[in-house]
Order: sequence, then structure tokens, then C-alpha cells
Amino acid sequence: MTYNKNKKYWVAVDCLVLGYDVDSQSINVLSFKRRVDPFAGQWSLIGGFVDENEDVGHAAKRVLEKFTGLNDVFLEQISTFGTASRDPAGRVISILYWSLIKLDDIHKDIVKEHGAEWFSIKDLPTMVLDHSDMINFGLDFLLSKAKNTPLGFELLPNKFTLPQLLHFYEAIYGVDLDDRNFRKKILSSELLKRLDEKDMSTSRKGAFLYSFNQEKYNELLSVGYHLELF
Amino acid sequence: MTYNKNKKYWVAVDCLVLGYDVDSQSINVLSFKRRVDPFAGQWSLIGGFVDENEDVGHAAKRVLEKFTGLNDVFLEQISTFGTASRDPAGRVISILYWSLIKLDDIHKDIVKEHGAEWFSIKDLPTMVLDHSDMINFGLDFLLSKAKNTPLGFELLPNKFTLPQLLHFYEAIYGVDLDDRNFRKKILSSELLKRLDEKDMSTSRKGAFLYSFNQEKYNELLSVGYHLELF
DNA sequence: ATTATAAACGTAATTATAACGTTTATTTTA
DNA sequence: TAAAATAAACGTTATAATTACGTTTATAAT
Repeated sequence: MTYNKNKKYWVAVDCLVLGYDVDSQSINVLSFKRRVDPFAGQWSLIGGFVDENEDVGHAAKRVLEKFTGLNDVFLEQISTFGTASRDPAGRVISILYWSLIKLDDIHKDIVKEHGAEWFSIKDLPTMVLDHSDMINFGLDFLLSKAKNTPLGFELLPNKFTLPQLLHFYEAIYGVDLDDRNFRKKILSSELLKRLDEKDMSTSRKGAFLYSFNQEKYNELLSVGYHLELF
Repeated sequence: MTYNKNKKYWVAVDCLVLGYDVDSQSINVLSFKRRVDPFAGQWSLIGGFVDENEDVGHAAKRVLEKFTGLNDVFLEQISTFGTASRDPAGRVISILYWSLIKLDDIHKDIVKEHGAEWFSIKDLPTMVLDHSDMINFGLDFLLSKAKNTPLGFELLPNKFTLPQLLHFYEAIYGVDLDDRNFRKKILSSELLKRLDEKDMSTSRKGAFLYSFNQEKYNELLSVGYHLELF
């Protein structure tokens, strides 16, 4: 065979699952206890090897569903880690994906059933192999991409309040935003739809719930619109 | 060995080399005639297999230098292509890098020596395997990233004129920009340094040459600056 | 000296942003 | 049941940025 003089390596996918907790206003990373040796028992991202005749994107979906029960959620390839020494047990090239999920109760339950644990990014455990590098890469990527894409809406509940949205940006960028100006800017884009429903959990007055209008956003994109959220 | 039940695959790097021709105002892709079977003789991006004990980033550098003679140029990983059927000759996962280069005379000569050919993106040949997908991915990536990063300066000569910079953005986004407003916006950022030197090649008056101030940009970045070029 | 012309500069109207103060809707409690 | 408390929502004004234009300038060729 033509390529035979070249070496072959194991190819894995790892998936950085990020969630945002509206109450504590923190970004959380989903971690599992690694099951395979070496380093079984250490904290790890979810991952697995790419099967024969399996597209790498399919492997990522399969791994995500296997460990979390989640499918039909945001899942995207972000980078490939392939230093020669990244895994002392053998040459493994790992393709990193990320999944941004809405931390509502359903997801919390599903994840608990599968034996996972959420860690705030302010309080991460020591991770196996280069998984800390993967997390750092993903968080940098989040910060740079959330400025001009509607990534934040993948992490917030489908129905969210303007104060929640504001606090999300304040949390990830570590700044204080003026609520009056934020409100004006975000509403002027007309990408949010105000619902006839209020969240009464954090104030006496209650805060109107909004949903993100993905169709409108796609429409605007197709005519050259450039979003600027922060 | 722990991982032994899993299959191994060939892992390659491919490199999308992009150049911008100031005169024809077109983005060009560097192509080579593929040397290995199957499909030897078809147009291809430059690429090669990852060596044993070699970091994948190193493989990309090695491949770029081998085919173009270029080193110390912009080189970045952008995506990994890993559908099971992408290469009929075997399971190969390919990590795509891109290199943005300045099409000055030195580069033109070096590249010619190595038997490459430049194609305008408006007139690309049929490419081998999924290399057309790779090109499309890279071009989309360029458009989305050039809006808020100084990527354009990797593609322009070290010394460029404001009309050249203007035409670059007009070319890649396919729009007409107002030169007076463009000038004002770009100069207000103070990221360009005007040199005491003019390019006399396109007008009697001559156009001042500018250079991009990378240090100033890094400095601004570190205090939360967000560039918005288009 | 005059002409041609790309490059550079200027201005006024409009729009967006920043930095503030005020009002409202609701629950709790006095 | 009126008053207090307070997050949420709304409003205003000054400043800065953007847009849409017109005008001047530096140089080589005639």
C-alpha cells in the first residue's frame, strides 16, 4: 500500500462540556473520573477513540451521548492536540470538541445519572494528560468568540432575563456593565423576543423572559450583518 | 498495552498557503502536483505524514519548509478533517494548517524553485481528495477572522499603502468602501506607522507607505482592546 | 506652464455610546 | 391596608463615532 512506510497512531476525540450556572454566575466544566489505565481515577474530559469507518465528528457525538446522555446540543470541533509526548502510554492524537449546554434541571439530572461532576472554572481539579491545556484553550476560545457571535445563548436557558444575560457577560469578561446601556444595545439589535412571562425568582417586580431569535440572526448574517455584543 | 484494542490511523498535516496579490487584488492559493499515488499528478495542497516522535505543529512547519522553502512565517492550525471516506487509499486523518504569506518577490522566487503554482481563488483547479473543502474552510475562516484581527497584515507586504489596505478589504469582502472614512477609522486606531517613503508605482503623487505596529497592538490587546476593522 | 489623476484632507448631519438620574411593579412588613 | 424595600425598567443629555459627501495636493507627463 502506498502509505505503508508511514507510522499509524491512535486518534481520539475529547469533548470539553461547558455549562453556565445562572445563579452562581460561573462557567462550569464537566469532568469524569478516567476509567482506563494509565491514570485511571484521575479527573478527565470525556473522550474516546475514533472507531474504524467512523467520521471523527460522529465519534465526538457518540462520546458526548455515551457520557452525558445528551444529543442535539451544540457541538463543534475546536482544535487538535498532537504533541508527541502528550500521552505517556502511547502516541495519541486527540481532536478536541466543545459542547455548550444549557444547565437546566433536565441536563443536571441526566449528567448525574452518568456519574459526572461539574467544576467551576475558578476551582478546577488537576486534570489528566493535557486536559488542563484543553480547558484553557476552550475558555480562551469562548472569550474571543462570544464577543461577536451569539454563543452566550447556547449557555443560557432558552428563556432568560436581561439581567441574566448582562450577568453572563459580566462574569465571563470580569467587568461591570451599565445595565441601562446594555439593555439599549442588546434590544436595538431586535434579536431578542420578549415573552409575556416573567421570572419572579430574584425580585418582587419580576424580570421579563426573552428568547433569542435564531432565524432573524441567520437572516441578518446572510445580508452581511456583523454582531458586536461586547 | 492499554489502548491496544483500538485501531490506529495515518495522521497527516496539510497546509493551505494563502497569498494576496496587491496588483490583481486577488487571494491566491498555493498548489502542487501531488507526487504520491493514488491520484499522483492531481492538484493538491502541500502535506505530509506526521513522523514518529514529532509534534503535529512541527510536522506542519517541516512540510511548509520542504515545499516552499519558507520558515518563520505565519502558520496556524485551523481544523482537522477526519471523515472515514476522505481518502480511498486508507484511513488518514488530516490536520489542516494555514500559512498566510507576503507575496513579495523573494517568496515568489522561492516558491517557483520548488515547483508550486499559485491559483486565484476565483479560478481554482479541481483539487485532490477533500482539499477543495479545506480551501473553502480556510477562506471562510479568513473572512470571519479578518474582521476583528490584524490578519490582513500577514498577507500584505511589510510596507503597504492605505489604498492597498483598502483594496484588500474591498477584495475579500466584495464591497466598496469609502476611502475617506476608511482612512479616518484605520488611522484613528494608531496601529499604523507612516513611513517617510512613498510607493510611486500607481500614481504621480505617490502613496505613503505604512507599517503595522504589532507591539502597540499587543499592548492594546492586553488592556482589553477589541479591534474592529470592517 | 498646463494637464491629468491618485492620494490626501475636510466638514456637516446622523447615529451610537457613555454616564448618569428616575419611575415602576411587586412582595414584605409594620 | 398603607408604607417600605428593591430589582427591574425606562429616560436624558453630552460626547464620540460613523456616514456621506466635497475639496485640495503632489507629482509625472505633456
